[in-house]
Amino acid sequence: MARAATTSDVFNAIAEPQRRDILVLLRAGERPVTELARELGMTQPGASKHLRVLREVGLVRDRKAGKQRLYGLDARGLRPVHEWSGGFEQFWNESFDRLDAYVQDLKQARPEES
Amino acid sequence: MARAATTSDVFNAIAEPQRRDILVLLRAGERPVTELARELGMTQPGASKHLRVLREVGLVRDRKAGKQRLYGLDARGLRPVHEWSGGFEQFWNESFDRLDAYVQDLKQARPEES
DNA sequence: TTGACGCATGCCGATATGGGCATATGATTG
DNA sequence: CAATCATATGCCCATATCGGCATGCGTCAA
Repeated sequence: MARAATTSDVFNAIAEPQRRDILVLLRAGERPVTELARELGMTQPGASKHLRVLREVGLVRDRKAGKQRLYGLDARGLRPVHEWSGGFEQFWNESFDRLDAYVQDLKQARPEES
Repeated sequence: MARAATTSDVFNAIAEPQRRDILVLLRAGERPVTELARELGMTQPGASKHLRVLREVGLVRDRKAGKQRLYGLDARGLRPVHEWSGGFEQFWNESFDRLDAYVQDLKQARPEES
């Protein structure tokens, strides 16, 4: 083995900053590839490749519109991400205190305690 | 160029399934490396490497405890992930017959198809 | 000090990524 | 049909990843 799958996993698809940018941009509405590439400062083949990944994991949909191909957002796949990260919500509010507690314990370092 | 940075980005850190598993496991409390490896069915060096990535992006903290090294969760870094994905919440709740929220906004027309 | 234990690191191999570039494929128009 | 525009693909390169393995380093016990 070498590397885990990438193209079949939403978490991996959004690990790439440019792909996240694409998704954000698509919130404003459908766009043809060329326009996306232009607005994000990437080449057309580059945009197409990222869009392919996003399409394969179901985060975008495309439809033909004459000569063009319009890409649109399908954010449903992001829901698992939101829910997974939400599962840690209680922790990022407590993290400070808990870690502080650890540190306290450490600094005081009482073998008999804890 | 070849590949974007990975070790400096939380999105990339959690793109790896095993690392997500580690984080989930750590919600139950601190653990030494060996135990994590055992519970997740990975080798000790494998666990250490994943933990290193998680540590570098700040998702876990470690503290020495005698011969052992206990890893603990620091979920604060997951908050941006939650917020970013939350920015799409309205999209996965809306009807997806209409690809274009932009159009919806401009002319409050009802979609043609369902 | 020596030995045992716990963990981190280094090295290798296989792989797949992202970017650049050229070109193939598709669709529209004349 | 030919020419043209829009997009997708193929290919190559440089690189970073993950996994396995062996070993280094630090800590504790005897």
